[in-house]
Amino acid sequence: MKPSDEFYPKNGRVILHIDMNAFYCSVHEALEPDKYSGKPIAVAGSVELRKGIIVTSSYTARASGVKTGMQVREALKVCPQLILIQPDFEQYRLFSRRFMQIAYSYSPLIEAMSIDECYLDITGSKQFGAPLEIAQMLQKRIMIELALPCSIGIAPNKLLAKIASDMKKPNGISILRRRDVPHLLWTKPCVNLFGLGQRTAEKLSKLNIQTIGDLAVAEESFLVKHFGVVGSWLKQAANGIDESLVNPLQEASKSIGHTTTLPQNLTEKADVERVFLNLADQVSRRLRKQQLTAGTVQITIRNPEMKTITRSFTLPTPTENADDIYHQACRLFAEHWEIGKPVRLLGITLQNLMDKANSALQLDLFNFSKQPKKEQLTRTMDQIRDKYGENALLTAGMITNDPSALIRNHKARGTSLQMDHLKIRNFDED
DNA sequence: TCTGGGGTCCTAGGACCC
DNA sequence: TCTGGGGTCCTAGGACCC
Repeated sequence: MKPSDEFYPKNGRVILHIDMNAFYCSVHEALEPDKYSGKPIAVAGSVELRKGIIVTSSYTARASGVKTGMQVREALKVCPQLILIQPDFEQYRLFSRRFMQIAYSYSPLIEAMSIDECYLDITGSKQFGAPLEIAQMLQKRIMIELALPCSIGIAPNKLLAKIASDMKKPNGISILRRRDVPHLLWTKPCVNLFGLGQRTAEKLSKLNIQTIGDLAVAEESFLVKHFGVVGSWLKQAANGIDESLVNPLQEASKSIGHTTTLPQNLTEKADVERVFLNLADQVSRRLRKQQLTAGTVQITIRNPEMKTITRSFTLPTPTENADDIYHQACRLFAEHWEIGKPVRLLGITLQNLMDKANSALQLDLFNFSKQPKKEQLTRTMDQIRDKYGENALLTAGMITNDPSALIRNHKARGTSLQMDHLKIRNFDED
């Protein structure tokens, strides 16, 4: 028996939750330390005032009162020296894969939760040391190899690990046991429980349940009566119980979408269609990078009053083609939006995604005469853009000042990672 | 001064088929 | 003429998360 064995439970599991701190900002600091390190920086939806919302900010900026969700204008008021940065999702996805690859070297039971966090089941990782030692090694390696800070939670299940990683930021490591739940969690308001949002918290409040402790001792039948199956989950969660397993099977993305808030409200059909052309181009390119086809095209329209609707159409045969997507988007818009009604935001989301190999047969059957040539052209164009950047080739309609065109302004970077064992399909770097 | 952009999961009604 | 229940797909919206 190794000395570290005593730190592992005889029954049950040991779960880590790794949470990257101020991830987007940290990536920019890692890429350009001279420019950004230690400075008050923030990634904003856009530096334009209209879209200006703080997506995330560095800890230096937070110390001055900058908060996520704040308007850029307001943020500049509390922190005039704030440096604003446009988001670069390509880089974020790349760094995401890198830190998960480091985590993977300690256990194959890894589940990517989002771009900046993952769960790691280390129940079977005794050979690397005690859980706390593994967490320390991970944190150190991610800092040395990627220059990124992270917080790690150690717990017997995913729910508690997630809560634990949030307890000490940045660069903290926290252990949360079931027996710590009453004194650490029960005094907090319900909305602090992961998975329980504002709406549910309001409903609970009306039922006289204010804290996680109230929820923990509430009658299950009472909760089920008001919340259905969610009711049982709520009580369990409040008691720190979570049986869900770390699921390393990486499923393909279920949807790929882009939305953009326009610099001004649009009323002209031609303007709207130009935005759709750019969005269709972006979204279809990501689709092809992941070797997928889309069965459903959905558009999102938001009016100036912030009321948002979605309209979708399922295609007779799946597509990977920007043209098809563009035409469906325009058609849906024409069918469901009155001409002249102002539009604040537009989006295209592809759903019903399928492996290209699986849908190839269908495509061939329906389009055998026309398809190959078109596909060849698209493939050639994709290759040129992989090599020379997104702007190397644009069709005439895309040359515009629309912000949707700005989405594409990041040059393709020639980095490829060896991720033979860890296939995180959500991230489409290669 | 209003309120970004990327997602997932769930629900619910209607169409359609058996 | 009226009758049933089950299953799946499509569509739209909403809650929630980062």
